[in-house]
Amino acid sequence: MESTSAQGQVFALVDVYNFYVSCERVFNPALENRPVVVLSNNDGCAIARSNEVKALGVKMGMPWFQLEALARQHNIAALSSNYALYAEMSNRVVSILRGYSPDVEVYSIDESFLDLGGLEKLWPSFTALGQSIRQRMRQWIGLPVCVGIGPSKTLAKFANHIAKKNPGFNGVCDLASMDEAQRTELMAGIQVGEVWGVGGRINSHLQAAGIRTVKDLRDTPPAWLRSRFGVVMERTGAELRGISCLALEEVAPPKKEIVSSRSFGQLVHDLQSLSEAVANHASSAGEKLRAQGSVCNAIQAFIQTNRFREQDPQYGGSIVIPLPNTSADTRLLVRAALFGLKRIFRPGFAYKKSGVMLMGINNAQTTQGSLLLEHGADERSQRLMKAMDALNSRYGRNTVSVFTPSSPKPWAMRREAMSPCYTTRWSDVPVAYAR
DNA sequence: TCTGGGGTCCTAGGACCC
DNA sequence: TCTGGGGTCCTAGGACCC
Repeated sequence: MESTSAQGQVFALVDVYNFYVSCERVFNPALENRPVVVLSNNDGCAIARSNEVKALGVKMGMPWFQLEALARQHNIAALSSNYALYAEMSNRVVSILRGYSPDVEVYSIDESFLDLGGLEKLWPSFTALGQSIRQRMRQWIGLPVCVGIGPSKTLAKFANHIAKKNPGFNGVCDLASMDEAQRTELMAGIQVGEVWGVGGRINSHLQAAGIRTVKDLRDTPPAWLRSRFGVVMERTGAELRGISCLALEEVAPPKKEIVSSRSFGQLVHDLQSLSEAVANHASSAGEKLRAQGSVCNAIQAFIQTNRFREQDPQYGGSIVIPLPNTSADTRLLVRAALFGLKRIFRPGFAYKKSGVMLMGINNAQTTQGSLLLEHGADERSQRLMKAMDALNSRYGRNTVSVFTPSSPKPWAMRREAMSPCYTTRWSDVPVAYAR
């Protein structure tokens, strides 16, 4: 039998109930006891729901137009999101948590892990510690939080789920101090899909294999999990048995990729509008890059049509533009992104989304550039094919190559991979290539 | 009519090398 | 008709998270 106390590890997961909604309620008490949703960018869909709204059956990400009638009927308050406010509230939550444990991992905007190892001596029980956190959050910043405690991060997450769903726990569930039989009973009563790390796909595979509850997963042989799903699920199984495999990460490592993207409020058709958006994305991604003191060696620009409008022709274009040197310079990033955009833009499509991704962050090695094109025999594709041939004969075989990806996408794609010897000189490539 | 924005890790398979 | 084997590096894609 694996002992949980042998390791002596205890983690807490503290998370805020319906975070965005709770933040809004702090500053507008009239929203208390009212159904409230917070909407995404462009007020497109629901990204946070109060308990009252959840009870009405509104799902995460539900589009506002499907929700509107229900919202009127039940007098749901619908708010546009205010990320600056949520970020500020999140910082306050974290600073309070640091008063409880020196080791805090900020996992997301509304969740933090705490290392409680050794703190049992300072408190009558971990539950008492959890209740103190709850009270202090309420009194100091007005936010309701929920605390889960367990010998691994996965169990702390699981405990948090139990505390949230069962009013009897009064917002704090301590699995670390619970006896084995009681823990097993709780696990037998909860669906495996609730476990941290079990998403939709793996859930259906597990169901098919007869693994339905958290207890079932805990008792599944590790070798089977490994062979079926890989090391990640094997670790999840171990974590459920109280063997801590995931360490607390107190210092957030620098980001390895940085994305800035947005959907448009209305469909856009022209290169000019896309250029403005992409230039803004490149500039704000650059800001994030500099904020973490990094440089990158490539920038990807991408544009997409509206994937929900199946009746419309679909197109997704993306291109990676390697930079001559690692850099975080806004003008360079913008210039490279716009250079790429011109190459992927195709007239005649209705675009819904655009963005950029910074790649090769803090990596001196050159990231290879590539160009995705809509598959077709149209004139532009033909011109590109000719250009490819020219490049191949000039720079040697396979400088540029083509293949068809195996996974289905809403648009058919063809890829040209260009070797760095060509693409790193993007800044002086004449327009003859794409025009 | 209208459908979010950001990330991470792991693995398979291809390119390339000896 | 025959057609090495092992290692590394890189990328795309699949899965997950909030």
